[in-house]
Amino acid sequence: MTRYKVGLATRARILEATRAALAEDGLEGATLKAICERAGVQPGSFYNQFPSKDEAVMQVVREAIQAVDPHPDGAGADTLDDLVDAYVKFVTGDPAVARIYLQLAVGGGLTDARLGARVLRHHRRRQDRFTDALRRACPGLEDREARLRVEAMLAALNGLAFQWLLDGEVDLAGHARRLLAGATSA
Amino acid sequence: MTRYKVGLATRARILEATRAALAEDGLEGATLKAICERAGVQPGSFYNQFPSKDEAVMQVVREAIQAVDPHPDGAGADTLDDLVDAYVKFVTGDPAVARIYLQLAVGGGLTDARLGARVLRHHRRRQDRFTDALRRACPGLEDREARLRVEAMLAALNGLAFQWLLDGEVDLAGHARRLLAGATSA
DNA sequence: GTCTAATTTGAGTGAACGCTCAAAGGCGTC
DNA sequence: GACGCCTTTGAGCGTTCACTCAAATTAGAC
Repeated sequence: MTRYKVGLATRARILEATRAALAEDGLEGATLKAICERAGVQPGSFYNQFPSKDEAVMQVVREAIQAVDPHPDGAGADTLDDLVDAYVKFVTGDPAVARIYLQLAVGGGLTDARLGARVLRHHRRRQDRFTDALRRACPGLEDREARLRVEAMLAALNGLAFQWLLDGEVDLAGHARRLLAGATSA
Repeated sequence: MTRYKVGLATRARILEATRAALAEDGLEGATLKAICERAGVQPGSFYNQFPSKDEAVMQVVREAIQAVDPHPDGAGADTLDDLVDAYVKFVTGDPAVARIYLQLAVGGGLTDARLGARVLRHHRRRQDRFTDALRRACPGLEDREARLRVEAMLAALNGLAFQWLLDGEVDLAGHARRLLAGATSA
């Protein structure tokens, strides 16, 4: 099982095809047929590399989720600006994957519920990192207030991301700056 | 075509079944079979009342969308409080339909793209009404600034609604109050 | 009661889906 | 070069989906 170079190459091609299919046609358009055609591979070959279609999709989204964090492992190094900036870059830089990420969060999606849980877990962790950064920026802020502000700010960022994905007429970066200013002042 | 009482009754039963199916099983669980079983009706009967499955779903969502607005036709009567309150009530009162509403907005959904357009159009109209209400509450506010604030507030509300639907641990009403205070002051 | 047309039935269509598997082929080791 | 196992093929499986239609039934006007 995946010991030859050709196998690894095929696996990579399939993942790339999955990414492209998700990006162009969304979650519902990323059928097995579409993925296989893009990858230049037959279904049997796909299932030699992945146990199910969902597993390949999960892999792609997993990697996209990690791309949100500037320094996933470094705990407490990033400023609030860094974190917000990274999110804006994530959404604007790879809108298709961002759409999938948000789509999954809403619950419409995979047969498997595991991915939803993963998205939620990731969101919690992100919330903690934002809260830490905010408290570093405003030392006098009490914990509860910091959590509330982060909750509101992240929700607003997500909401703005949605809207930006919908019509593209929203100044995402500008709004992000205002949110940042609002959260750190007062 | 729908001239007898039985026909109208069947139509009503189908719509109610669609609503229930959407609420319990989400967009992807609301299959024709599921709807027909709930309604106690055969597929042929369904298609005597609706041209397609999507049309029935559209009807349900259309009605849900209208429920968001306290006074859909009266232009400029509601205060900002009313509007925000109505939205919070919409989400918390019928979470399943709210989830579908938001799900559709993200683009995953019906075969038909018309519904997405409808959701977007509705959102734009709602944005206008919120802006009007805000300018009435803060007469000194210039137009651009009012628009920006409303954009941010609605995005935040949507984002918070998502999160509330995900884990239910968010104080949606409390956040709504804070957003309201933030938008009208400063 | 009769007649027309709305309504209901339910088996059935074709298409799309995820996925399987036996056979054929190719990579790497010795 | 020969052998073993990884890899690829591609027809086809079973299921589910939205949807159809001829025939039977029934509501309502006269």
